[in-house]
Amino acid sequence: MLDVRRLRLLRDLAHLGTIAAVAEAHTYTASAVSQQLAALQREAGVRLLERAGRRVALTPTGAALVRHTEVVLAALEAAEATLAAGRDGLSGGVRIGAFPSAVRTLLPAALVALSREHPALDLTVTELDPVAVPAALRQRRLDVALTHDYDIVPAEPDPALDSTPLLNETVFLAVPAAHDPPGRQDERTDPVAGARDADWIVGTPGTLCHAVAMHACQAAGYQPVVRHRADDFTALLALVAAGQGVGLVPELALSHPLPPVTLLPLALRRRTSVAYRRGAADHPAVAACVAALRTAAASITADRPPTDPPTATDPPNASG
Amino acid sequence: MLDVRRLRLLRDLAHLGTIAAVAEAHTYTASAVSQQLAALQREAGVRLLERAGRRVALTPTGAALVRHTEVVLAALEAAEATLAAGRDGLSGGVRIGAFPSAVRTLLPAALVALSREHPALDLTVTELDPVAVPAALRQRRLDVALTHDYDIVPAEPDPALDSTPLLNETVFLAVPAAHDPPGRQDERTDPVAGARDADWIVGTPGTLCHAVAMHACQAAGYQPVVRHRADDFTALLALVAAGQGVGLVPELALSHPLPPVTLLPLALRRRTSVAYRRGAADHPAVAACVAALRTAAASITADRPPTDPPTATDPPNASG
DNA sequence: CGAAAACGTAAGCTGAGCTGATGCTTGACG
DNA sequence: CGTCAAGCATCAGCTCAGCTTACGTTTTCG
Repeated sequence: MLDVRRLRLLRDLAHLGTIAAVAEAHTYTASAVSQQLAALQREAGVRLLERAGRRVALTPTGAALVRHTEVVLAALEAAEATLAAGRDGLSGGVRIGAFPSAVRTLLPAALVALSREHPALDLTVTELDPVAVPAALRQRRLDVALTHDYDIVPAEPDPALDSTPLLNETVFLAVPAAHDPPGRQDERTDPVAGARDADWIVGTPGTLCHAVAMHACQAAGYQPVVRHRADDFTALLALVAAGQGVGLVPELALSHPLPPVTLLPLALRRRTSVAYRRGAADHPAVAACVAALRTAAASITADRPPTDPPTATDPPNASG
Repeated sequence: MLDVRRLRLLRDLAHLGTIAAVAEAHTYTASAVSQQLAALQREAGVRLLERAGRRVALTPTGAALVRHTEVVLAALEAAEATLAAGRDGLSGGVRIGAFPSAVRTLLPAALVALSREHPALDLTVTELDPVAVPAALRQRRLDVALTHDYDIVPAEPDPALDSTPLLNETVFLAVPAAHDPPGRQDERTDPVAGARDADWIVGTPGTLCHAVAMHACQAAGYQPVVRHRADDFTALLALVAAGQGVGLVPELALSHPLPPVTLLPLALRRRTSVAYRRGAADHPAVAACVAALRTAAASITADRPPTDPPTATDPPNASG
């Protein structure tokens, strides 16, 4: 019978790439991980790892073993979910991760509803970028995470994770209000293409916001001139209003006293969803979080009827 | 993270009923099992067991946990199957269980083919009754097992096991050849009903053969008079030929120099199949065994064309 | 070409988990 | 209704799996 603890190390190695990183994630020493993986390999009777430079890579058999491990771990997660359901009330800690704009918009209402209906729940919110969500969930540093992806930067399906969709928003190109749409104004089909010569305000490298801005420009056939870096959309809007450049803003991030900017709707859409470990969907605490977030998302979309579906000819909240 | 070793103990407790039996199956002391289950319960935070008399019973939550455990174990089995597939050649030990008549009929050809094609395989055959097959597979005392069930005694689906069908045979009521069908001869619809007043030759209690004979008579509305007990069908046929009574005989068990008996085909059918642990279907050794048994079964049915489908008016091999 | 990163091996220590002993409760049986 | 065996839980004690620490080797990068 294979040892699940060792399989978990192998699974994490597949994602983290080095034994040292696996050790850090498990608060072990690298030596311990190396020994355990060696034991797993010995027990398996097949080569699972091989050195690749100064790191180790999985053999095809090792990768296949990881795929099976995902199933095992999902089943164990589901087992723990039923245990949690067997316990009397909804209690214990739930670590929620969310991207910054969700912490401001979606999350507060959901948190209020959750702590009202389940006062025994210990909710802990951590702000983190969507790119960090999968690893955080897998390494059990989070239980539930708000995340999103874009058409042009789709999240690759992760066998270890599951999710339910929450929102599907329009993304706008924010440009200074005083000006007309920058660049060639006849390019109405794609405002991003028209912003070829504009200065850009994007997120810091490594975040999803940064990646999507880069991809959008790349799809329009150019490399953007990055003038400013701002991860906070309110800050970004303020910079745009100050004439410092243009940037991408999702609908949810539009602050209510909107600075004087013009919002050009793009074909690009942002899909927000709640993610959790596969098998945890039946965990009562996770289910409660998902339900609360769904109602919060529903009330948000109800508050802003004209924005969904987007009316390209009449951008909402656009002020002159 | 739940400990799979402990979950396995709980799963086995669900089937074996007592901690002592689980301990014996794992070659532990009862104390060790008790401690591990207590630890599992502590870790789970829910009552999983409760004393019922001088034994322990699972709570509903405990039973739910067992169901999840089956999934976990099946995934681990599948993982080991891919490891075995990753190893160079087909090698290692394969413990095959089979009911007695299969050992004589189906198995030899399959064994010959297997050891010819995969000489590195260490085949070990154990004779055992189908009722013992599920426990033997679960407790890993066997890897593959030939088993069967009947329409009137269907094998309940076991979440821990999987199987592929091999044969579907007619069951006959064997009666002495000299006599006409015993009892009221007008009851052509059901020979078993006509054998109400006959002496019966059945298997020893606890075997599936015994159970199916009892069920068949019960379905015909009576309790059979059991004169002799014989598990071996050749012995049973000899007894019938000697006029000692009647008995049920499946098609596969008909010895080739058939004693002078009359065989009355019944509506009852016996379904033979190969069983293995769920998840092990992709294990190369298991797959090879299944394939060999399938071809053996196919050649047997090809050898006896008139018997499948059965011709009720002209019982095969019936001699006067 | 030194230095850091990454992995593996050897030695030593600690706790999880086993055995064995003991006591309690339950059910069967005369 | 007393006796006995079956079955489970708890306690004490011991052993080894598995961790850390230390060190050596290989690779990559500045």
